[in-house]
Amino acid sequence: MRKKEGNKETAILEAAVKVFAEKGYHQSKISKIAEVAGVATGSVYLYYKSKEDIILKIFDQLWSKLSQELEQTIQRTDLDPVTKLDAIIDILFDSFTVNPALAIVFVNEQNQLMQQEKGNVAKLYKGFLDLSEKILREGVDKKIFNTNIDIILYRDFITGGLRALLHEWARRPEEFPLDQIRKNVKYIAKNGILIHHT
Amino acid sequence: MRKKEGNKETAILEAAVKVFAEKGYHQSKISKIAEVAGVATGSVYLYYKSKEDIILKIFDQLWSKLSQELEQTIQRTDLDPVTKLDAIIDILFDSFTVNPALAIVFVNEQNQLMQQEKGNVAKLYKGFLDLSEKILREGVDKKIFNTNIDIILYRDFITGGLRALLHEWARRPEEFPLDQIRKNVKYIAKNGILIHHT
Amino acid sequence: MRKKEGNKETAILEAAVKVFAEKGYHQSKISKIAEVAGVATGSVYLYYKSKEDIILKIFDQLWSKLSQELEQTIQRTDLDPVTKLDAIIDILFDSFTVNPALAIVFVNEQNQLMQQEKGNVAKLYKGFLDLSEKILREGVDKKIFNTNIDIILYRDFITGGLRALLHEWARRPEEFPLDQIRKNVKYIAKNGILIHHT
Amino acid sequence: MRKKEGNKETAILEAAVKVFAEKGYHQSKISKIAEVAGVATGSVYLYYKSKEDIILKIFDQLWSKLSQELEQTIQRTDLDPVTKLDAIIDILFDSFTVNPALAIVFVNEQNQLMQQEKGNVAKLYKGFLDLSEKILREGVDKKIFNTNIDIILYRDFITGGLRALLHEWARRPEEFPLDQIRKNVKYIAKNGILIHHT
DNA sequence: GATGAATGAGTGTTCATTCAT
DNA sequence: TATGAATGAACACTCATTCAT
Repeated sequence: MRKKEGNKETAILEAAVKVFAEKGYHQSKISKIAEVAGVATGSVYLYYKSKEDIILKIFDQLWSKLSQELEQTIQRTDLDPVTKLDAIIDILFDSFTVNPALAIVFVNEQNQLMQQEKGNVAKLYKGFLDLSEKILREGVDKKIFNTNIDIILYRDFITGGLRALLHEWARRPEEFPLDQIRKNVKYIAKNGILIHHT
Repeated sequence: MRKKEGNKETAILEAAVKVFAEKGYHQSKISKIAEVAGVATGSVYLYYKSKEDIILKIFDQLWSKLSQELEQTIQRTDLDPVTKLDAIIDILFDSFTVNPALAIVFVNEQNQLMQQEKGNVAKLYKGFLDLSEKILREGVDKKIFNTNIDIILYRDFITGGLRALLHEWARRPEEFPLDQIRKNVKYIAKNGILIHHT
Repeated sequence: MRKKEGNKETAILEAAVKVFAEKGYHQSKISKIAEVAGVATGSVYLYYKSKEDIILKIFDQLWSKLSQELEQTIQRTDLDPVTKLDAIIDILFDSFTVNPALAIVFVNEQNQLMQQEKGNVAKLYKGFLDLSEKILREGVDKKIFNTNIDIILYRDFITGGLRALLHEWARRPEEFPLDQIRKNVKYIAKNGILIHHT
Repeated sequence: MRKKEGNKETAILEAAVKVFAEKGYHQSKISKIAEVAGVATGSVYLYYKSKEDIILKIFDQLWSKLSQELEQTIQRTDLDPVTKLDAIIDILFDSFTVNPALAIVFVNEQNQLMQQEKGNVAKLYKGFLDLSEKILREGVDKKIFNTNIDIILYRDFITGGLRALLHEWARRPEEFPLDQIRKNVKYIAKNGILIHHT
């Protein structure tokens, strides 16, 4: 928020995303992040208390933002579950389109952070998944979504699939037009691979 | 005593999978791997030339084995594409069921290794995906699979979804009965979430 | 604070000379050099990129300085070859007198470094020897030095002899008064052991 | 002495000389010495109790042999001091001619071993030098050698000069014909560089 | 706040030495 | 004796973090 300081704080976070995306968290040096951010090494520690703190803030910010957006979608009464399902996908795609490096960091580092139970990553991510679950639950209740499918599993499955595609796209954006990916994902998530004769 | 007992070589690899699964590759110490394997630190270097070499061998072995199994499935003429699609899923599930830690390592480290272009990981994994593609292509040709879906994208999507579920399962096997996951995945991959009225 | 105080850089180099002189290059630990220099272990790597880099810099500095001094002597037209020959000896003695430890390092490590063709040691040393050769050549041309003697061999012989004496002196300065050594060397180099009746 | 075992013991020592000459003592691995000697790594320890023991034995053997030869020369009453001085030089040259690698090891490692006071190297070498001194002393007494020259210094000087030339020769035998070196050394040691008009 | 030189704990890797066979 | 796999102590080097300026 504050202009002057906020600039450096943000610059460091953005630099970190870039560096983490390229080298991976553990291979990234604080000095490199500082260099990319255009600040001195020591300055990083004015805004973040450790290297880990940086990546946790990245994920904090990511999932807070996505959860908030998803929340808004859920509350809309004018949309049916199918459209809301599409919306989840759109929220993720839109978010990472703006910042492909963030997609890479997400894909590469999230698991470990959750597994090591660092910071709030697991909790925040769970929050997002829970929101997704609500939408799915709503669809099931309205007999639009298949009751045979375990909603938790479906939710994780779709998120995992998305993650893989986002990663591919983020690494080679030119080979995988995002709109095509998005369209396909929406279709697959709903219909699977089989041809359904109605 | 004799080199080809292979006990120690294998013990180290298995220990590494466990340690990598628990701590992540970068946080894992060679001395810890040695300890778990029941050998001295230096002995690790009798069989592997570096820490990286260990993880690369893990992935080499993994994808070679899976590719080989998939190959056999593809060549069977008595199976239709749908059954073969199920087979891919089974192959992955069976493999990781035997060794949940391996699933975790796979999920956590594969991306980075591929991205940093270490060893043959990318090539071997591509080999596996290419085989999967064959099955999908066959289904498309036989008008069983939906032509609107981009096969490459579908393939990556499903693999990503599987990966996510395997990871969840590997971390908390008791909460996610593998058979239920397997059944759901097979269903979702084919039909998506929607109810299809035939 | 400022990089160019150079205090630390120099302190490390001087500490290294001391430690190398006492233990020999390979037995010397970076941590010991740091300790003697009064800095932290890691600080050594702020100024030198490796242990080898340190010893190479020592030799770089040594031969550059000596060559420069010798060059000045050669260019003097007021000195005859015999005096210039004495000057070579003086230059070496003066140099090592200031820093006996340096003499020891020189004697103990130079051969190996040259043989393994590390850095510029061989080149720089050759530069020094070439300058010495010029003086000898001048003496031969002026019929003052003996034509029967191969100049290259003489040059190497004298340098080797000097080296040995410097080493002895550096280890036990009190037993070998430097002035006596110097006087003897000058005499031997010119007249050998025999009594020449003129 | 014993044939079978003696072979291996000697093979190891000879291999060590070669390896030490090429890599330097500290960079030489026992496993490499064993390989060159054609024995197993562990076998080295059947004959030598440590790496250091090997190099000490090399020097033991070297100086014992040279001292013995020199002793015989000294005792000859039919030779004048000048001829005996030549003999010292011949003994050294002959010895290293047979085994140039030994010359390199001598030049590169002797100082350090003496300085660190390992084994008997210093004592044995001193024995050799003392014998040389006797010859010089004899020359002085007979008014053939110059009384102005400190014998100890002369002795060290000549030995150092020899060492340097032997090293050069051992590294590039083709460039420095040994006989020419030998002739020059003998001349320089006696007459120095100056032309003496008699 | 901002800097970047300084710190020193941490770890992959080597290799002399041992020892079961 | 002979082997060579196994050992584990040792050390160069890295880099997150601190702190004097």
